[in-house]
Amino acid sequence: MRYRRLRADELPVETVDLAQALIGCVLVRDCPDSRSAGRIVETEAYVRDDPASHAYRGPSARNASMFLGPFHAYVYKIYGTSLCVNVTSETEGAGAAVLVRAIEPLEGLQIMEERRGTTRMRDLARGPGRLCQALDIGMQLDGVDLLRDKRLWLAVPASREVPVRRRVGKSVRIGITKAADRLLRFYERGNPFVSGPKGLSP
DNA sequence: TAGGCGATGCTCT
DNA sequence: GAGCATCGCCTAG
Repeated sequence: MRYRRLRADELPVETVDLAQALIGCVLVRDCPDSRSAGRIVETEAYVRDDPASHAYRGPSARNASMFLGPFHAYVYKIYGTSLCVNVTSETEGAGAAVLVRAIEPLEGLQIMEERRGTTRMRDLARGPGRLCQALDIGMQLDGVDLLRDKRLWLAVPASREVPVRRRVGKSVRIGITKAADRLLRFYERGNPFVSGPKGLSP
């Protein structure tokens, strides 16, 4: 399958708009010998002045890349074992980002199965930690420009001019305790590759 | 199949 | 020393 890089003028910089616009876009991971890619089906917005956001208390060694300009990767380790990947938003210094929570595998299924240690399609990249493992996203990709980098980049299928807007549902965010009532999670309705409890993704 | 819970190690107080 | 933007295993039904 062929993909076309997204351009900055095709994506909104405002965090909530970006979280919704990324649904249906493709995340491509190129390694020397392989390509793996999937459609983004679930995101969460971490906005400015958001108590649940890693940027809430200001810049630190861990969250530094969250303060880069828009469309950079913020990769961090959580619970000691899992990695998560975000797309930064707003402007340089704002400290806002969109967490990519799940993708629908499109290409490189075999290498994703090897990285994940399962052949169960639905479990390959459902959840932020799983998708990082499936795409071999590590800390070396923290801070890369997702519109220009050769290893990890945002795309649309080459046959399409503009990302197709899918039916996007919204809910509270998963796994947080602060600002837990805000409807800042977005997902493609009815898609089986969306993570989280069923009640949150009707 | 759905829900509960322990592992796990880093970050920040 | 507490608190995680999670995962996979185990159990119950």
